[in-house]
Amino acid sequence: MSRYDPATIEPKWQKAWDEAGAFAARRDPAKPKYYVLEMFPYPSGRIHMGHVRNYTMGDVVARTKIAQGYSVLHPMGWDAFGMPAENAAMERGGHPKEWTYSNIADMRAQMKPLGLSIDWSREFATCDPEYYGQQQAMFIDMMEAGLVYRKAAVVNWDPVDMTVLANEQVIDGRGWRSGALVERRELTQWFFKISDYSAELLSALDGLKDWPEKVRLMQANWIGQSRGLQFAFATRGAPEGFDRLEVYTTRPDTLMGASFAAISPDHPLAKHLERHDPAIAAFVAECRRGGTSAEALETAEKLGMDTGMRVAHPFDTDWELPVYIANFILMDYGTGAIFGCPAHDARDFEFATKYGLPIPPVFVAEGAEAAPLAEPFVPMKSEKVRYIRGFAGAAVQTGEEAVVAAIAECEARGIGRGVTNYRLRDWGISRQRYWGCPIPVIHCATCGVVAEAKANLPIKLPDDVTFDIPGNPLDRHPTWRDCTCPQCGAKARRETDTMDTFVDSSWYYARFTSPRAETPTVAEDADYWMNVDQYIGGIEHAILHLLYSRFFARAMHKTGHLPAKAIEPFNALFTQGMVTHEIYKTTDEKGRPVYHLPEDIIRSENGATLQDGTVVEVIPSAKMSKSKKNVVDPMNIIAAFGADTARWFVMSDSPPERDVEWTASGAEATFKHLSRVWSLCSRIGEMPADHTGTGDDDLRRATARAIDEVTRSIEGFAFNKAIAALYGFTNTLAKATASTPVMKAGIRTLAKLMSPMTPHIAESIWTYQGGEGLCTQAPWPKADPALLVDDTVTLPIQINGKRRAEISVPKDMAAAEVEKIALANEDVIKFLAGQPVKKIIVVPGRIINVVA
RNA sequence: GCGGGUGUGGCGGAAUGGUAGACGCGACAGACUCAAACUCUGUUUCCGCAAGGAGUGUCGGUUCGAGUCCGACCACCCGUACCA
Repeated sequence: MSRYDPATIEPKWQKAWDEAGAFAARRDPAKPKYYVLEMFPYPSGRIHMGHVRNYTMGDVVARTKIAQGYSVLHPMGWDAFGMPAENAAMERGGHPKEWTYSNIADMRAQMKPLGLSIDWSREFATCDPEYYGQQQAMFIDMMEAGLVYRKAAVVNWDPVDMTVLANEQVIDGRGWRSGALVERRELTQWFFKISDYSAELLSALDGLKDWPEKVRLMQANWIGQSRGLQFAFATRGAPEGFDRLEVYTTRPDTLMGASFAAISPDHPLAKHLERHDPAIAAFVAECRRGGTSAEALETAEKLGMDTGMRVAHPFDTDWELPVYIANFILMDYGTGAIFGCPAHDARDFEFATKYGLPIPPVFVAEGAEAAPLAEPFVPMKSEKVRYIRGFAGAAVQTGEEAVVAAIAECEARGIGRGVTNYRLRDWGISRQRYWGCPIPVIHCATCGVVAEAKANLPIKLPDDVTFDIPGNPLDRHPTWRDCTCPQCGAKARRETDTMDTFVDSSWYYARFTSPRAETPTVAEDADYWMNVDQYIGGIEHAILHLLYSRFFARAMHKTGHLPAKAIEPFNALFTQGMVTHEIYKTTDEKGRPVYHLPEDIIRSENGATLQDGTVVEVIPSAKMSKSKKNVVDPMNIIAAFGADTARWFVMSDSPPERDVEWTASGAEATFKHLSRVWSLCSRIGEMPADHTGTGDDDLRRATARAIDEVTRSIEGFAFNKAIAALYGFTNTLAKATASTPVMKAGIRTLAKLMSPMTPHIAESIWTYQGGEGLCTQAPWPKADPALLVDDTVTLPIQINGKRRAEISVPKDMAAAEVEKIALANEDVIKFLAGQPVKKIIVVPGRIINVVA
């Protein structure tokens, strides 16, 4: 066996797997199925170490499951629609389609050398008409099922680029690309009724046992369930049609502390007043200026304007409260109107103080006396307080109890009703963009908004578009918009909005089960392969992508595209950490930071310097980014050390859910280790077949222990521990002097156990050691349970909790016998120094503790 | 502010309530070499010549026994934010 040369063996084995069809997913009723999926990539054109880590994790799972006899589905595709392709077209010319498909080709070419166990025959991109056409078909089904609607919504509008911007594209109130002042504009947009499922998406989280607790919590917070009271104030001096003002509160127990009512600037009442009162119009316009982003809202001062209207307190019609329009009231939560209780709400307190409104306390801390408040008193709802202006339940009770009592009391008095509200809003999917899935809808002068006929799908994006002028190319295309109404046959116009790219990624997992079908899914395939048994991806998708996918699976079930069991499409979720790297920084003469590439740095005991000796500041463990120059290109690593080294290293150093720091020394060490395994294989291969040695049983035991540890670690997603166990076993094997058959069995087992992480070298070793067929297709080894238990055990002896000695005894020796031996031990006698033994604890097979 | 998480050698990290520091990196010593690199062998938590002592962010508690369980605090990280 020659030198370890990954450049030779890796392509060879990849070809062999290909020819054997080793990773083609087949429906096999005789086998249990296993569907492992990593979040598919955006085709940026280059893979990075994060991809390597993500896909290696999935690959380890897939390869292990293949070996364990499962029929495995492990597909790959491309999340190919979206802004970067259009940006590239605007900046460099060309067409988004060409840019995207050429990036896909580049990235596929970079991924294949990793030797992943992917069924490439199922590959697709979301920008393939065959894919988005099926998405359009489902959109039409969802329209019919009442899950899609249109409404006017406020958006960030860039008047120069003539496009809608996401919140994160608005920087300091200006468009990120154009720099133009962003306007809040109302556009009619398409929405999915995800809010129909708020309660279910929340309660079903409890069933997702194999999801990280953190993700479930983030989703629960995002859905944001609250229980409160909705009731109507009677208004005084209000315009016609506004004789009632509906408000929502989660603290109805503070109703006696109300000092004002406030409505959102977008409330229908505010819009009405705006039309008749220039001062109010000016104020409302002021509120609408500025971005809708979180930062903009956070720093904004609380502003209000008295409308002059009054509302009557529901308990006392003589008690009137002023009605303000206030900039901090959100229209799309609750009713867009509130009552303010400044004593017990920080926002209301700030507002009341500013506008000189009364601040009557409703409750005080248990044992405290009522006193004027210098700051709002907002205890935890679970805390007991004494009500001084309560109206329901006991005087001393928790906020929670008081809220329940107050809702019951109000309902009994006929004032409002208990209501469960959700923070989750409907999913706005309209994008005024070219490079997305066209919304398959037609605007007809007679019939209104109608769905396109399914026979006309896919509605393909036109190729003859340019990006040299702002706005949506679909809007200004000379003919694309022209069509006929599917209902009346009259001339009509196409919808020019395209779908949010989150729609594309909300069902790709289902499409992988029958990627070439003429319908979105095929029942037998979906039934066999769904659900995804293990989903792997970044924590950044904890909320939106995963929530949308959960909703979409339900919508697909409702419209007959997925079985009921698939409404929660991901049985288990794993969120992996990032790959990080040190940053090397110096500063120029003006004090600006200058970053340096890792290959330009010389490390020594005293730190890091450049070639010319300039001292470099080392910033540890930062996310890889081009601007910080701390990116390690997987292609360079593969060229230098091979894919197996890259794969092994990203799995070895940290638990997979945590960030892993890429280090050059670690990568080199991995390569050295694999080379050592290679030469160990050579050495064992050259042993004479009849060589007898010593320690056969010990090596058999070590082999069994390695199987056990590696298997359990992989199944528990503790890949770093699996690798630690493999290091340990390699060292044992290298030092062993057992007879040839046991050594050979050892190295073959090592190859099989390494194969999920380092499949190429594993194949070479397997073949060289006479393994049957491909290592990849060989069954996973099983540890003989008898070999996992030792006949004798070493027991540490503690005296008063401190370890003082150890003894070796037969595994199943009686406790009384062990006690005797322990007390006779000379170290024990020495440390006891004659003290009487009060108690002795023997934990069989574990430890002995002598209490003196 | 609110919610969640994490704190273990020089570093990444192991430890069903039972020998703290597995495994890897780095460092040190030795072998090989004219020499260096590679490779191999060994050492490596800290203090101490040793015997021994201390030790898992801090302080307290439960326990025969705590990195692990409980309480308080400190630090850092992540998410989220006018949601009435």
